[in-house]
Amino acid sequence: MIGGPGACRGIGAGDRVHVRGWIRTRRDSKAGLSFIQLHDGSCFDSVQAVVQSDLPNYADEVQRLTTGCSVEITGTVAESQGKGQSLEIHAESVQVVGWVDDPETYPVPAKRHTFEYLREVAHLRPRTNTFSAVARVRHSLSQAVHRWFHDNGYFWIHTPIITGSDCEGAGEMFRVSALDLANLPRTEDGEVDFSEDFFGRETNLTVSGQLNVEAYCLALSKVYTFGPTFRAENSNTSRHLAEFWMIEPEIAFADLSDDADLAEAFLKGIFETLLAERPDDMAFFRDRIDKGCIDRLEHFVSASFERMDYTDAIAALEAAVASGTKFDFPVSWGIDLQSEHERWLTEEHVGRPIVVMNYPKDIKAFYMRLNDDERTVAAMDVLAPGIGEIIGGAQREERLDVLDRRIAEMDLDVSDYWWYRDLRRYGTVPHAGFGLGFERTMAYATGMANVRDLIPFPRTPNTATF
RNA sequence: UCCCCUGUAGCUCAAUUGGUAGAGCGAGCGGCUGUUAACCGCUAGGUUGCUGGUUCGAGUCCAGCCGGGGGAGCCA
Repeated sequence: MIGGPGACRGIGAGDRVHVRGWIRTRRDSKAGLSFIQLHDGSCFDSVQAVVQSDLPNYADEVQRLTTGCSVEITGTVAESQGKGQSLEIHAESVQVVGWVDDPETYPVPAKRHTFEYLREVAHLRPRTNTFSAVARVRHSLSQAVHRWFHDNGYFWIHTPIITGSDCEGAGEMFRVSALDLANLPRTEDGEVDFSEDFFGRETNLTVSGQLNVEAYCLALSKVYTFGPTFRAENSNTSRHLAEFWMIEPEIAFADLSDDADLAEAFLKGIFETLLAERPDDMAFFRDRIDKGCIDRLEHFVSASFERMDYTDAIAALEAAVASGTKFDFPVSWGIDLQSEHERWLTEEHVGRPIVVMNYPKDIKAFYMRLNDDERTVAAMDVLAPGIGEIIGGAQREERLDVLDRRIAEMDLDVSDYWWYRDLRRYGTVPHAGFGLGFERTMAYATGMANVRDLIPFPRTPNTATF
């Protein structure tokens, strides 16, 4: 049975098995037997072992087993007399591998816990059925990401984790330094002298692999990155982490419409795989976390995305205001959409994911391609009910003169972007890509409400215990 | 960073207007002829986050600090 998904397939009554795992519960019958519920994480279900009192260590050890103890059990598979499982193991030996040293204070006994509490015992929460299901879904979805890209001709590019600071556009960054903080080298005008630092310059943890992956896109045509990303923003919400995983594909000879097509095909592909590969875990999320999660995904893979121009989205919002919908923030062309606006569009207005395209240039990044109207850029956001923005993407500005103009307009230093500009000087082509937050995608798939419960060891402001 | 909520047994929560801190689960012990997060009985378990204040009296009211959560902004 041990050995991964499907390992218990083909096992039937009469087979001898050897199982190893952790006790979830023990139930005694003084008729002279105990029932042990054992899980090893290989799938959602645990297995029941029936232990007779004539085992030599029954009184001394078996009856002292509590939730969390690790054991090895050898026995024979048999049809179960009880309800709740078709097969069970009749134990011939139960060997205790590790005791729980104080059952009274074992942090995760077999009972309901709040997710907030379990975050404080993040090293033990994978033993609960919720967090082992999250871990398996995370694995399957990760594998599905790589498989989908591979099957569609994309190459996985490992973009750097440590980046030169001045090539990034977005967000607060975590500094990477080997300098002695108690004895910082200074320049003549008193600034920290980073030329003395390990890399001879300021460096930070990456906030996006996009600029780097564009370079590989303009050589390999279809590429993506999938790795950790870091933002030192003091964001305290259920949708933000200081360390999260991001998927960033980039396609050459492509425009914004191709980009939206890619986002749609990709999301449908990985959700189809998830539904096919993790039915047991998804059934758990449906039954215990979010009734609609499976229906939502099934609908998602069969329906087309709603696509809407920013300008039309604003018109729809203005019409809603005119007919009585109340928003805290006023709506007019040129604003960045607020969370409440995005939520209304995806939850109320269309009731499913929506791609909003062609935003005003003044609220978007310098690298996004300027549209012919000179007022908007070829940017898109994919909004999903319940979590808001899960994808932000754009067609990139491939024209060097326009790119330079945009860099100047935004008061950026053109010399910082010398290699990025080279990509426009040497065989430039239209290209596009997007960033997809992996934990937000998981939140959408499982119905789990907080991204802190979708990554094994979440990093948030003031929290990096594990 | 701002706004709101919150902190009581290992965990989840009660505690009337400010008047003797309680229950369920978990744990220990006992009972129960195959149980399903079993069931029945008994027992143990508390500096009510911390510091100060008001009061005859504070879990309850006030102030500050610390922790947790939700929302906003930023974004993915």
